[in-house]
Amino acid sequence: MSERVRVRFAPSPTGPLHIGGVRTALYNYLFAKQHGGDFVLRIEDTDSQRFVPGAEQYIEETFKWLGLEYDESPSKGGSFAPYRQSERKEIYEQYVSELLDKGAAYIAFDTPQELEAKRAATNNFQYDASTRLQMRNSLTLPQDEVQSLIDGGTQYVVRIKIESGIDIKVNDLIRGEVIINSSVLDDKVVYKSADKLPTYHLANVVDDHLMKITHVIRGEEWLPSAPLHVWLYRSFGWEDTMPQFAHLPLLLKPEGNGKLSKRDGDRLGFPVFPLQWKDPKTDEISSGYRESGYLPEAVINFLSLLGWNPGNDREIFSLKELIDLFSFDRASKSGAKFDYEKAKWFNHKYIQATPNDKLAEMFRPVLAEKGLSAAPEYVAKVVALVKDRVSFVPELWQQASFFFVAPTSYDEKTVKKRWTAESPAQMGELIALLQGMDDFSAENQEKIVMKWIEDKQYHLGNVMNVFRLALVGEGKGPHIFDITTLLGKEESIERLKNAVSSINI
RNA sequence: GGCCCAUUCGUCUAUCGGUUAGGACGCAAGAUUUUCAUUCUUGAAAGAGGGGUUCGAUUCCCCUAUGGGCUACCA
Repeated sequence: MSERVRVRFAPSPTGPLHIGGVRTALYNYLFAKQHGGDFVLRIEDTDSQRFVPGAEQYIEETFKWLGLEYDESPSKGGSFAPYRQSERKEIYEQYVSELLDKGAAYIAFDTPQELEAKRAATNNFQYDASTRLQMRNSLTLPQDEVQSLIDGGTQYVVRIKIESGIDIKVNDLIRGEVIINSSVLDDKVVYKSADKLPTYHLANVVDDHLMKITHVIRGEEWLPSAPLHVWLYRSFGWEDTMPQFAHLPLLLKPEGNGKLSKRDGDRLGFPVFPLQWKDPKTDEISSGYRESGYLPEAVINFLSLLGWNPGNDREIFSLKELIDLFSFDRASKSGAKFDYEKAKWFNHKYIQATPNDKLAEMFRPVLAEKGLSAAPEYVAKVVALVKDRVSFVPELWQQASFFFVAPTSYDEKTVKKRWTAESPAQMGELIALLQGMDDFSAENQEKIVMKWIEDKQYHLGNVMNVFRLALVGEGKGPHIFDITTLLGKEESIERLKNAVSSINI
């Protein structure tokens, strides 16, 4: 096997990309890059009814954010262009004719209403070898009548003609050999009258063949139609160059049953979309991983482990490492429930590993939103002090706001717990102590303040917590002298004075 | 209903016939700390049920149950 590996991700632009789709794309990417192959984006817009404007741009933006670059795509082009199925109409028409000429497909005139009535009347009605001769199609109607119907503008579809009683083998890289008897398959529509476009099945097979796709890596929901696809390859005589299949297990809801869906995210309070999405019809906004403060590397890392594992206890991997390690041998067969807590943990890990200056850069827009700005060096120092307490960039604000804005109120519980009758006097002494310091380094402050507390026999915890209350406004935060050092002497003293004058008990 | 796929701690998973069934998230307890976190240590927590095959099954086979997917002129 020396042919070049080529894979494709083929979403349909019917809305925002689902996080499960992102994982499918990721596995495609990993596999392609591991083999030095091509990663192709193809837009499957053969359903004109469900087309949603903006969805295609959303898809491209998602992969740009994640850093998963396509070798060929609608925007980038490539030697197999066009990559939008709606622009490949003529190609499909040609192959539909081929199927018809070969007798591998036939024209059917049954209207959707007729079929619906048939399904309602007969339980388990299926358009197949056992029923097709009772229907209105080119198999049952005289040839001249078929022709006059077509000439007269009667709407028709093209159906694939599946012979019954043949075992169809689908060789799956994850599940092994799946055998299905053709008798359970129906004569699927391959060409629709409604929009004069092929269905997914036909377009998919034709494009994969024409684009020299070697591996079809997609979600498990496609497994039942894989035999149909094999049948189509066979009908075209392409079976010897048919791609290999790998059907990925589905991503399930974190609780209860079913496949993870759009609704779950908003209900359970986490994103199911990579990027924020605004529905063009309803203006409804769905949250995205990017806007929630996720780092693309973290998203890639946790998605990679939902359905695959390296075979050891390691969990943190760079994209480069994933490319080296990925293998279908280690892909799991069963669906994975989506664990949002674990996703958060991954992001936490990645935040910790991000250099302070880079994190500061990401935090500055959050500050700007509050109408604040600060020197990058200052923000980097602040970030260094609080980053181990957050899982997301926007959370940095909750942990570090007091570095940018002096407290205007004081947490009631902490006041009650820590502020005593002696506090104003003690803080007064502390102010004088700080004022007298020439060396305002954290080390020096600590040395002097500790000595003062010891000399006066004050209660360490109490004094320090009142100090903290004055600086932060509540009973939490990093090491006191790291705060004062960053805030500076003037500001620290100012905050102490403010606290003394505004806290009354 | 029919067809297909799956089934190890609450969740993600390791184990490719012999293990005290391992790790991670989450949870609980403890340690560290002037606070809150972080961090560290420890703990609780699993082979769906029933038949086989085998000296021996979580592991291989069958049945049942359960979960999931598909069953459109949607992808």
